[in-house]
Amino acid sequence: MYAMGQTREALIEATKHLLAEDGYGSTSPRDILARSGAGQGSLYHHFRGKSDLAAAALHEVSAEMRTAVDDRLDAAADPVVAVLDWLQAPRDALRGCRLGRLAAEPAIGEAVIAAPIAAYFHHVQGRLAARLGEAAAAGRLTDGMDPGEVAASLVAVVQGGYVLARATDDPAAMRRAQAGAAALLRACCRPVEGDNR
Amino acid sequence: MYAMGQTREALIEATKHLLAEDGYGSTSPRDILARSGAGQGSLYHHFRGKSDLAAAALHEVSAEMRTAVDDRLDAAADPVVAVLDWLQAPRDALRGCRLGRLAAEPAIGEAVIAAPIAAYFHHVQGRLAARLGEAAAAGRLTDGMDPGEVAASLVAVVQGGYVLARATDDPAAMRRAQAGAAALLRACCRPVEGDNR
DNA sequence: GTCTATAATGGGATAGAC
DNA sequence: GTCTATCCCATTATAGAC
Repeated sequence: MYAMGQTREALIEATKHLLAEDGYGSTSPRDILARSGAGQGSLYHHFRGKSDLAAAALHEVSAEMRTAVDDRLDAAADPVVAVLDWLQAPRDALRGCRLGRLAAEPAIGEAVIAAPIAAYFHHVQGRLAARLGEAAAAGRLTDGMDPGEVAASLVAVVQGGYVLARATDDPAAMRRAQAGAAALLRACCRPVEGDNR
Repeated sequence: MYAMGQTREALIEATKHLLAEDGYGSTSPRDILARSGAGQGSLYHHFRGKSDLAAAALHEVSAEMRTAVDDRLDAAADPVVAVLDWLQAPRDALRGCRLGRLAAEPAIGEAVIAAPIAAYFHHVQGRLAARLGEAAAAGRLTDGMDPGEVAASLVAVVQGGYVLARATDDPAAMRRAQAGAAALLRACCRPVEGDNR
């Protein structure tokens, strides 16, 4: 039959949406089956259980988000512009980060769940550090600034922005955190593109 | 009413510890009763239910953490030193913030749970903004920098540091985020004589 | 491969004796 | 106020027909 893998894909797709909306602990096999339209046995035919299915879904989400980061960070030739662009991108603050929100859950202790999430954070920190390194090499960064540490702080600002927005039920909290970090970063970067010898 | 509070206090104390360790969704009334040593009916005698008890526990945690913030931010006369001191305080990164970690849970939608958490974040942002405002008034902050936005970004760095540390199972992720933010902040503040924090 | 039926466990709350 | 006993329901997973 041509429709091979149809049910499996439907299960993964439903899981991706439910994990984004409710997190891991609050997403039950029943919810997944209802949303995907699959029958009871199908989940356990295609996957070992809930965590195995969630791992498959998170693997896809992680890949999507790494691609999105690459697209944004490669869009501008100027590294400082690219980093500021990534930092200030609009984000659905009240929904939370599809991967980062799982860090608070006990399920992060399961290696199969943690792996795709950690892969994303390592990737985004590495890519930011690389572009900040370009800026540093061009003498555009204040002396003594470590690109890896600055990258970590910027990723943290975004993840913390989600936390603040959800905790105070206010999407503007994310925008304030982004704006503050952008101002700090601008203050320690030379603003002009080009040769600074 | 005399002799009041022994069992009630034990229930709240047990709940504070369990919320810090496991979050809200994974803390069950059974766990609370086992840890507190109270019998089954006591929880529902003293509280309306799980969320009511959790609210009481979070109210206490929020007050404790606001006091801790005040102590740190008032310790140094110099506002920039005080803010850097707060930012770089050692934190138990893998355990997560006792309040911030709940922001990712569905329970944050319940007003009684969200209120003490939001109160903490509003407090710490307000106190940081006040001290950064002192620095700005003294001409110690780069022009055009908004104290409220910088405060939001610093709180976000800490919350995001917890997320990164847990997601990558690496406490050093928190320290890198803190160090990066401290470097950014120092770069936009006029140097403090005799102090290298 | 997919379905219906159902088991086993634990979460959250209540009843009522003492 | 505190205890024991119990209820109802959701979660996660399995069994076995088709």
